[in-house]
Amino acid sequence: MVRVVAHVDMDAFYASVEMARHPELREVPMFVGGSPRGVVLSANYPARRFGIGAGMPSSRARRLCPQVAVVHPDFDHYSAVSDGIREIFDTLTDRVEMASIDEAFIDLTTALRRLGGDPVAIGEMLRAQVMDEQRVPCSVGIGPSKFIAKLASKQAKPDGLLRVREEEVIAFLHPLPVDAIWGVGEATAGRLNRLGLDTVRDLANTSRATLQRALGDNQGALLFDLAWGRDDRSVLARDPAEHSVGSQETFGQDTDDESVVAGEILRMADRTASRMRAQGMVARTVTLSVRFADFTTITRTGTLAAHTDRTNDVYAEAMRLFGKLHLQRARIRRVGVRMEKLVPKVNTYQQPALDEPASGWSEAERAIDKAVLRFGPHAVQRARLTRRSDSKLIHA
DNA sequence: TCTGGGGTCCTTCATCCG
DNA sequence: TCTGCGGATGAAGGACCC
Repeated sequence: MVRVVAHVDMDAFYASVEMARHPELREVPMFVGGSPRGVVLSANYPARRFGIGAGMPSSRARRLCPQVAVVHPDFDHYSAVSDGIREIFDTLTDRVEMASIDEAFIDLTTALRRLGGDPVAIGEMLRAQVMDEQRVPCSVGIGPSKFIAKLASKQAKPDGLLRVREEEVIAFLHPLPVDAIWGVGEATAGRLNRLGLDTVRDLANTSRATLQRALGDNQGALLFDLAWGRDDRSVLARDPAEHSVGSQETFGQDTDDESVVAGEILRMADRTASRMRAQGMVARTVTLSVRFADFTTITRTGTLAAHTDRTNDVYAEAMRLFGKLHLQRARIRRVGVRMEKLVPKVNTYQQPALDEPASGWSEAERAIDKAVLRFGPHAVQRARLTRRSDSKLIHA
């Protein structure tokens, strides 16, 4: 039986949300982002006419259009708007998978059987409802699989709808460049191009074995199937649980000062641990990442004896990993701390450490979390971090 | 031109163990 | 005791996505 899958993709989501609440930004070039060493997160269409696009360094965007309005991101608000959009989809069917904050797959197969009607009419209805209730434009792609629906929504942009029927898939797919395929980025496209494979048709006419030799068993086989429009991944009604949580931040200026780096690692460890506490998760695997001034990045991973959600444990392990690098005044651009393989705290036994009282830091950290939730991020801070509010950091 | 921050998944390599 | 093998696991890094 042929499935009918819709992919709904918000157009310039962050910028659209900002224009919805600040209508005066509609007619002027604007982008969301703007930290000095950051990049453009989302640009409205007037800004795009100046060549400004997502991923571009903010500094370059300002040079292209000096009068551009810059809005700092408000992720809590974007998340709330995304929840509102999801509620619209949920009224239609329970087969809704939010793929990210601004896009969703909806399996329309059963809804169509129940309600009758035409997929295109349902797609247009969804677009109208999203615009009506959240004042954000979106594009909809409809196809027999997630893969085709996603490609169709991309072609429908901005503010449009495209349906690709089962019998149209090959004609739709084969002229596209290889990097149109989800999962083929710059590196893989480069490798394929060097093999003389430029379009999806080229991929389809290459043997599965050849692609597997070039890209590895999994990716090679997947690309071969996708090139023939074969994709049976189902729309997952349940959002997948997070496997890791982390935080990273770029210094306002590169630094070789170890005390500055240590302070930043503490801030990242604290942010990461407090997010784990908020989610009721713990983990044992700590990953430290360090990006140097020349943009090379290294990561080091360590495993703790027991699961934890405590800032001190995360920080201590991250600093142990940093010490193992034996850096000698290397100029550092960014540091990050990540905790991997999260598990619910209720599923783990918390071994009390021998060298510390039964209560103390954990209680203190929970109290800090509560104060921060109520009074904001600067309500309570570790003494070590309050001493260095010298705006060394972009977001400090 | 000068490159963020949040993630996931995959491959490769090293190590351990039976 | 030594060696080889294969599976499991962990670490590191690359690629990708939004």
